[in-house]
Amino acid sequence: MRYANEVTATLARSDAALASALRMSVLRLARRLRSERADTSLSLTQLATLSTLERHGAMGVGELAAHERVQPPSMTRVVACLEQLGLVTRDPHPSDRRQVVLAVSPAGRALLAEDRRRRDVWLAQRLKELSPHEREVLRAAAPVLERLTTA
Amino acid sequence: MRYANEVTATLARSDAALASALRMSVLRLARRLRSERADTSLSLTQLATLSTLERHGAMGVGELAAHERVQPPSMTRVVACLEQLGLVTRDPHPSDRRQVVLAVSPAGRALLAEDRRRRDVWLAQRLKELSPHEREVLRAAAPVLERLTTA
DNA sequence: TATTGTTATACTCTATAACTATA
DNA sequence: TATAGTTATAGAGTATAACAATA
Repeated sequence: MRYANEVTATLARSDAALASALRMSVLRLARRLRSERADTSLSLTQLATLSTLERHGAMGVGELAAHERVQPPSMTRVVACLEQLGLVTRDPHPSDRRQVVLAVSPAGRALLAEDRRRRDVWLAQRLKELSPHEREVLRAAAPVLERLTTA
Repeated sequence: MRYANEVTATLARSDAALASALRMSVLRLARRLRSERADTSLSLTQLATLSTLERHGAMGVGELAAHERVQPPSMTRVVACLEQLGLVTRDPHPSDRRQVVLAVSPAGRALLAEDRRRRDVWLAQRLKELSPHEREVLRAAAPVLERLTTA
C-alpha cells in the first residue's frame, strides 16, 4: 500500500512528471468516486450540473454545457432529467426566444443543501483517516485543481 | 474565472465541505483529462493498467482488476486489447492452471517510456501557467490523492 | 464446493450529425 | 446565414449474470 505512494511521490518530484503523476491520481480517484455514488439517485454529472447552476446562477443550455465541459446535446439530456425531477426550472428567455433560462428550483436547492450533509460519505471517511497535515494539503489543492480546468 | 476558485476555497475551509469541493474538482479535471486523450491510441484506462502492471509487476486478471478498481470482466477486455497490441504478455501460472500471469512486454515498456515524455501535453501546459507555489501544492497533493484510493 | 477467468448482454455516459426554431 | 437547442444515432466503457475450467 505504501509502495504506490512512494512511487507517486518520486515521480512528482520532477517537474516533467508532475503532470503524469497527477493525472493518474486524479483519474483513479475519479473512478473510485464514481463507484461510490450509490447514495443518491442523481448521477455525479447531474449533481455537479445542479451545483454549478446554483453557484453561477441562471443560464442557458449551451453556457451550462461549456461550464461542465460537455457538449450541448449531452447537457440537454442532463437538464431534461433534472427538470423532470423538479430540481431545475426552464423559463423562456425574455428577449431571445431561441434560448431557455435554466435555474435551480427550491427543491433543487433543498436537495443540494441536504446532499452536502449526507453525500461524500466514502470520501469524507477517507479524509478522516488522513493526518491533519495531509488534509491541509488537499484543502490547499482543491482550488488549484479547479483552476486547472478553468484557466 | 476567479469566482469559481474563491467559492471552492470557501467551501474547502470547512472540514465538512472539503470532501464536496475535492470531489467536484477531481471529477471536473478527470472529465477534462479524458477529453484530451487524443494523443495516443490507448484509452486512459488501458494506459493506467499498463502502468500499474509495470509498477507492481506481473499479476493475474483479478488482482489487476482490483488494483484498477474495475470488475474482472472489464479487465478481461482491457487486457485482451493490450495483448493484441503486443503490449502485454500472457503466460500460464506455474502451479495454478486457472490463473494467468500478465506482464508488460518490452514493447509495452517502450510505449510507457515514450508516452511519459509526450503525453500530458494539456495538463503540463496548464501546470506551467500556475505559480511555483501552486505547483508545489499539487506536487504535495498527488501522493495524498493516491493514498485516498489505496487506503 | 470455491475460485479464476471468460463470454454474453445491457446500461450509462458522452459524442457527432442532422434537424427545428428563432435571430 | 448564423445561433440555441433538440432529436437520432453510435461508440466507449463498465457492470451483472451465467458459464467454463481448475482447485
